[in-house]
Amino acid sequence: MIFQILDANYVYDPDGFPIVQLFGTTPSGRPVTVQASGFRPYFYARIDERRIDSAIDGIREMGLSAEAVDRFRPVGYQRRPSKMLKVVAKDPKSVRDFRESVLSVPGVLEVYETDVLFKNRFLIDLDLGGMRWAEVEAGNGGSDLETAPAGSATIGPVPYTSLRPAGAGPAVAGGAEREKVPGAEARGGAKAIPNAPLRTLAFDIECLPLHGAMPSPETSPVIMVSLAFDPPYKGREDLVLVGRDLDCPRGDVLCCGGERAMLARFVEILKDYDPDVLAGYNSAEFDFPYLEERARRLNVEVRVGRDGGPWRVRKIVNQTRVEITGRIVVDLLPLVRSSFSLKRYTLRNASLELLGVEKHDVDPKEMEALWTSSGDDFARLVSYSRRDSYLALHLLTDLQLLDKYIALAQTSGSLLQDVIDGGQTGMVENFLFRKFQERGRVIPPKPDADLSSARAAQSSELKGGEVLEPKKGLVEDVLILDYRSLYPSIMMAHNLCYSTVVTDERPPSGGVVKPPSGGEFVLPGEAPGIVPGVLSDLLAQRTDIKRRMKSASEEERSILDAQQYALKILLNSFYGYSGYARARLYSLPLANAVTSFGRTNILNTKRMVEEIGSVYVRDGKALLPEEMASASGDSFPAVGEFKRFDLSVVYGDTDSVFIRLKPFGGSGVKPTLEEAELVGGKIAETVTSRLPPPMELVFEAFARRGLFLVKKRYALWVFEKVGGEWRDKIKVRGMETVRRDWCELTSKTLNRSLELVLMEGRVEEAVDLAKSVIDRLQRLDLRKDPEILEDLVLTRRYTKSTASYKNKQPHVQLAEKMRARGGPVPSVGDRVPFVIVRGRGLFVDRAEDPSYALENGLLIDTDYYINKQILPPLLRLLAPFGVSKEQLVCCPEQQRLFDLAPPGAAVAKGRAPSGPPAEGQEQKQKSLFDF
DNA sequence: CAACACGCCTAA
DNA sequence: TGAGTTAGGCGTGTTG
Repeated sequence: MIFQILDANYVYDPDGFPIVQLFGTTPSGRPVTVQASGFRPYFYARIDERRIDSAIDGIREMGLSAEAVDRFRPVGYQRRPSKMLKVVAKDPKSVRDFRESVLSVPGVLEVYETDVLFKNRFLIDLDLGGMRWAEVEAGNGGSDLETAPAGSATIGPVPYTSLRPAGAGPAVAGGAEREKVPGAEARGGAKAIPNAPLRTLAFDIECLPLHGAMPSPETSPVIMVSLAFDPPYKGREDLVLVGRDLDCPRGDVLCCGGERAMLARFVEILKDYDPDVLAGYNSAEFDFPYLEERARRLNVEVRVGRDGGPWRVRKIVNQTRVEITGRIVVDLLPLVRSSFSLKRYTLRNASLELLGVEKHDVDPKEMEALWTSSGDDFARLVSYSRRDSYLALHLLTDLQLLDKYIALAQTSGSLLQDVIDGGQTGMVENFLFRKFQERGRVIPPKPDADLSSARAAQSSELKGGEVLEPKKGLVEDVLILDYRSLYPSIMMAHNLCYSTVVTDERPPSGGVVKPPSGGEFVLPGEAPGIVPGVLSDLLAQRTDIKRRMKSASEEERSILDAQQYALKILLNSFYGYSGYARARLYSLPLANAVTSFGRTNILNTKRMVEEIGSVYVRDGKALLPEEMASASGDSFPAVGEFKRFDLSVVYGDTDSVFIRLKPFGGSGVKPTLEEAELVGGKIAETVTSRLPPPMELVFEAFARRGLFLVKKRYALWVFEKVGGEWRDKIKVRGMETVRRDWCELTSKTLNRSLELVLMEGRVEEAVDLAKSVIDRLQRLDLRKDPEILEDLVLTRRYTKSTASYKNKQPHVQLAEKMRARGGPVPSVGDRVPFVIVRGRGLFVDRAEDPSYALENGLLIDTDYYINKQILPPLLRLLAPFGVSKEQLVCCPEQQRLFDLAPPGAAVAKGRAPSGPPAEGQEQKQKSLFDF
């Protein structure tokens, strides 16, 4: 029988030995639990070779078994393995304690792999992994499972040796000996098995706020639970559970009489529907903790796990984690946060931006009245509640948010829940555990707090990428080239790895690579690195998947796309991991070697391009100067038979170069798109041929015009070939249009101006646009023009508790104001929207809640918006064309005076003259004389 | 007024 | 946020 692994844990047999439970799904989507016995927890101890016997005796006296093995230490090139003991325990929970006692045994030098969760140890050692397929030889009940009556089935306990990997997803990692034949077919011809269908339940709760305040689980009941199902549950796509008695006219509204009965019903439906995935929006921070507390108070059992256990809500520092054995718990809020750059992450805004669906809303103050009402009013409350679980479900399914996490789980071997909740570290480590094991290398435990902070202090010595100074201003005809997976390809090209870095042993031949950062790495002939090998596997798989995507159906393509994305993420994670202070495998020499090669490479690339100097295009072919010369012999072709473009690098960042093509001579003709592509391809090919494989420079796009402001800030009118056709668009990097701490009015105005300047070359129209926007602001009257408020909203992330801020920040000041008013307060991690209102004092003190400002008739500080939001970005764009501030702010005399006055001047007029003017004002006053 | 620290967000 | 990395611009407010 085969099944796809969803989750894992362990229980104990009557003798106190662990039994691993794998929770999975059969190909048809039926849940199954497989129990495996006989697998034991273990770890490694490196020992002084002269004291092996006494050390073994000492360890055996603790009731552990110990066996001498040869293993390589984690970091550093070693010619021979070290003597180690594999120490086997009975109870996984005892390993932590035995680690200390074993360390105190004379002769024991160091311990390894002492903190590997037992479920992970099991999966790693059996070459199984999250969302991968496994096969179990099940004597009874296994083969006829698919035809057995409904409900889940349990198999076993079977000996753990009767479990093995089944099939091979294209992204499932292969072993070391398959490097010769890259791609999916390489895995012993194993066929990829499509993912089993997942049953998904999304839910949302409504609580009764007291007089419009935030509900608290100590006092406010849960009044509704809405549920959305995919696939439908008993023919229904959604249900709303109601915690009061009412004649419920509709079948999809279940009136439960009271809160307790409603919660019990929720638990019943959960068990009955038996979802693989349980989702909500902000459910980890709100719904689950709330339900947990209400259930505790009302004495409702929440045993919804596939092992019969309860859900577990664990508060971690600033975060809550929810676990249900055998199921995947998904809080969509952090997923949406990490996948999309939005100004706000409320369910309302996320649904609008990502699904294009409006959310129904009920004013918290109205809730109580609606709750006790009936008829249409009550129906409104029900439909509001229903909508929220619907939106959560559709964010998950329509955006296929889970697909890439599934692919990441399959590729890395981590359980899906760990991929969703954790970061790159867990995946990289899970992956490395497997690869190091194949090569007989052990992995250290996680560094303790002291070691981590020592490393963190040290890691300021890690230098990053090189950014070239841009040639500022407008440039025409720019080629964009970049290196494909630069850091991974550097690691492969130079055999950079934990296992190749020279620490204390040197290779017999003495052959080493010396990176610009110093240090030495042995050549692949001596010892091919583990990480370079892994990267090479992953790269080959990605190339293969991208090839297969071209001929795949729509449905297949989205799965393949998730897989190639997962491979890309993983490929790029190894470098970051090596420089991460809390990594098990931290190596500053390794991380520094990678970036130092990167820096010299981009500088080299610039030099190479400029040494090439120019490229010719003749008869539909691009030629280097020497090719042109040799092709034409003594008689250089006549002008008109070829085009020549002179090359200069105008910008570059880490792995990219921007090359200007200057048509040769006064009568030089601009390149066509096709010619630009030819030239770009020629340069890429030429540079690549001079670099060690698999380093590869590729032609990415061509820009007819570009505007480079400063490092990391530029805009281009790019042309890209999509399926044989040229598509053009404006590509903006780093400028205010892509920054969320600027208002929409700025983004819109700047965006349109960029289009006018870059696509149409119409600077005057951009000037007119800016003038009209400024004029509109000067005449601003919120009562007549309330829609503009939305465009004036700035947002900033409230990153830490107020007390930890050393300086005042507008959004933090606002959060405090809101707290004092007793309304809803932004919490740490939220993006806080605000507008700047007119008044006395510092900018940071004049941030206001947009709706509060509107309701209370506060005046917008138009001077701030003109002088700080519109003018600076627009002038940065237009100044290179000789546009000055005065040209943008030209208006009736009266308003001009007003404009040039400092922010708050209107108030200053009415202020007591005795007060000393603020510093900023004094400066502005002085600058008035300049005009 | 220049130099600086802080905070935020983005590029890669 | 129980954590992939560094480079870099810019606004705000303070300091010398």
